[in-house]
Amino acid sequence: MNLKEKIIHESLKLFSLKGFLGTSIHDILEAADTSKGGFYNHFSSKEDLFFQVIDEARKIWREKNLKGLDQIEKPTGKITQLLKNYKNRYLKDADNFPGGCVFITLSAELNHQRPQLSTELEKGFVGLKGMLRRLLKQGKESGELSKAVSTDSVTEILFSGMLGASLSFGVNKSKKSLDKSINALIEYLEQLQQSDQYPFD
Amino acid sequence: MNLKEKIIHESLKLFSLKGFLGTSIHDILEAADTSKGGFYNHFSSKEDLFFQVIDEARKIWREKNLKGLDQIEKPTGKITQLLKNYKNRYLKDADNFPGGCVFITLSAELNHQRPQLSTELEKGFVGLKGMLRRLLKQGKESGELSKAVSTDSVTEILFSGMLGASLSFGVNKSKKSLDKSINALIEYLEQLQQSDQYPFD
DNA sequence: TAAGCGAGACCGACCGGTCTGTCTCGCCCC
DNA sequence: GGGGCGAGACAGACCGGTCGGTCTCGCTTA
Repeated sequence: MNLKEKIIHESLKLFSLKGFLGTSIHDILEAADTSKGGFYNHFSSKEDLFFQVIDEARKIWREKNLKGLDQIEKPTGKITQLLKNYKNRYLKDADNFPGGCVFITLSAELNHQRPQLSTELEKGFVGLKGMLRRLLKQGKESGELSKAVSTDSVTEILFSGMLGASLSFGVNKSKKSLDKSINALIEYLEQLQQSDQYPFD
Repeated sequence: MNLKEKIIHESLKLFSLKGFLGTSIHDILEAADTSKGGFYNHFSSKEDLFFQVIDEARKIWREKNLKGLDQIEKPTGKITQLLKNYKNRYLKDADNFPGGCVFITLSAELNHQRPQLSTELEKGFVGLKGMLRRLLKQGKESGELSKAVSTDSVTEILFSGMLGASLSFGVNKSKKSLDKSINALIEYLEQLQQSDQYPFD
């Protein structure tokens, strides 16, 4: 791993722990064992680094969360697998994200401080929500889910459940509690498949 | 409102927008229209201010979220009312929290940077989760909820759903989306009351 | 006149960013 | 093949600005 990759990797960890503004260039130099010269030789500014770190974080997110999904046929099965990946392979991935989901940390920090950076982060959330909604819609079309199930409502429960579980995990650091949160969402999704009398609309 | 109260009130707004570390003393002085002398005459440090701001935020949280709950008998009714209050009276309360729930903003920011401050924040989350669990337990005892319903699972869904909805609201600023999130939780809770065949355990 | 509140100059530490200097290569010409 | 040169990588002193916090002093009010 060359210096540039090392800086991005170490920054990713630091950002997940302390946020963007909370991480100083000095912190990064120390973690990557380099100097100002080494840093600014590869990045034009701290913001430049931000965007490259986010790119890398997205790659890791997909790698961790989407693993095995293409081998599953049923849309609801894909969602269940996504939730399991999210819990076991992503949130517990202390190597890359010792401070939990970096998108959530950064989003909470930058929302009202750096609109431009925040906008970049929002894209990912929109994407995740869209994926959930799409899969649920497919689940309805294929008959796994009752037509009476409200795609929007379930999307919201799953999406905010995922965000909340990560946030909650960051606060209490309890893997048991994280397991319970995500398992509850999986059970909730299973309920929707077994029963037809849900009056959601 | 005297200067001290004004500083606390303005800090509360700023903290909800930009976090604790992201808000400078200068920002606070400007918002409260005072000077260093005026500030340090009432607070011994920025951390001292933090604890007093959190105290005030807790008062407002209770005032907004618990309103009317003591006039409701059914435990599940209390939870529904809490969710409605949370959505309409608390999260949309831009006067006090223009940046959304201040506890979530601060918690995400301070988790891995100021453990002492973070611990103070965690108390509130533990309290909310405990309240939800207690009400669900009472709901089971009074027969509103089936004994087959898992208190822990439902607690997790409601709790992380509340956190996630707030976080999501912070990101997309959409009241419609917020309404959907919380309404989905309310509907979910209603389902648990109407049906007995939930195999949660 | 005494007390306390608030204004703002000031302090050292630290911020992101610049700039110069050094060291190590690969390449070219003799 | 050996000597010289230039480009790129990295080190770290340094810059102006901002941070949280201190201190002095004048004004207000009783």
